[in-house]
Amino acid sequence: MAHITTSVEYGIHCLLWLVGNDNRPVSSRDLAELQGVSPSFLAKIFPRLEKAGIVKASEGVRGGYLLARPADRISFLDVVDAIEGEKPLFDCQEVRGRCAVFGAQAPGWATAGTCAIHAVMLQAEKAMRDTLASQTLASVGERFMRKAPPAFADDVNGWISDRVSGRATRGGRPARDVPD
Amino acid sequence: MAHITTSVEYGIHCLLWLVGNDNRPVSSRDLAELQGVSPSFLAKIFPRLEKAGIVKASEGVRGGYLLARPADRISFLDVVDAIEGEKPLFDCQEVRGRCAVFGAQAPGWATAGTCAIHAVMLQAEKAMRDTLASQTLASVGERFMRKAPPAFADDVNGWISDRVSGRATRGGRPARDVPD
DNA sequence: TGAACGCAGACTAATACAGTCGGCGTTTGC
DNA sequence: GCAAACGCCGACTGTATTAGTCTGCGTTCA
Ligand code: FES
Ligand code: FES
Repeated sequence: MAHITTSVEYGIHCLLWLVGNDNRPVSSRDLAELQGVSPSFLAKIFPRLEKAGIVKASEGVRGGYLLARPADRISFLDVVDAIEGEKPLFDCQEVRGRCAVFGAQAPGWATAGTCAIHAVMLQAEKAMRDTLASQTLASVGERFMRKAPPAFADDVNGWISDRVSGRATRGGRPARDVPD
Repeated sequence: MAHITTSVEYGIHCLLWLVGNDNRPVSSRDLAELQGVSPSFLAKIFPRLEKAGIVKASEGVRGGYLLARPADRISFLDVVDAIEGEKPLFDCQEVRGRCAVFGAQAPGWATAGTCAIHAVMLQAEKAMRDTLASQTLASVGERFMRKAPPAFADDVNGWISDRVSGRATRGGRPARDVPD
């Protein structure tokens, strides 16, 4: 896990909108437009969340994504690992074994176990991962919504419903540009 | 601070050899050969440590580097920041302000303060930095040497002394290959 | 004076990240 | 049955970063 990427920011922001949405799948395109980010890019992120068992996908028209488990059992660490893959914070090149006083072959004691320096990095990585694991979509979502006026969540839900029904029930409202 | 790089591994490994070396500057070239890494590359790392006040440089022939302060007051965090510059673990793109229900201008409450998601990332970064700050060259160097046989530190010091005097007092012993 | 130093900057190759595009299989509404 | 709205996959582009090299300059010391 090196450098938490923009994909994670997009992903978590999307997932927060899915909290509490148990029976209406939302498409990645709608989530993208809701947040003003690239639909193509978001479309690359969600399959990873699906493979990790964080969201469930339903295919076909009016398909989309739902959370696969309750929001209080989805941690930030789950999402980060799902999107970025488990890349280490630090990858050791084993320089300790190349010390010139060893000659060609380093003695066993020099390369046994984990290098003391590497150990510190692993400890730092663990501290970071523990922090991420301690935060769930539910807890952060609650904190996220506390700043917004009470009507905001309804506004967003309404926007999503408009989006879906606007396309599927009437053929109109192309929602792209090209108004004429 | 994103992804702790190879430069940091090289840098800290070098600095550990400087612990306890108070009056004999060691050149970056010697440190490079001692550890079997690229001299040119190491030569790019040390000026950063010097600018950060971690090592002191002495120029001219038989010059080199010394620790600028006691090893128990040089933390891993100091070294990482000196070498990599303070790059954030996560850089927020402020997607929260682009929500479609806001229209063109996001309301003040939406962009005030730190995004709840961003806050978690900052917290995780702080946990990592705190861990790095808690470890010093002295503590890790001690742990590092505990694995080695007692004669090892002397062997290394001898190797360095040979390196210096071999070049400067006699012109011989090129220490490269080309033995004949 | 020249070799051994530190220091700065230009340069390269490889990799990763953000973002796009086109094609394919599935489902639904008409 | 067809087309549109979905998810999913792989190939592709441009830019930034990383590891590593090379050249040149100023300083010190034998
Ligand atoms: S050998 Fe990789 S950190 Fe020490
Ligand atoms: S806007 Fe960047 S993390 Fe929420």
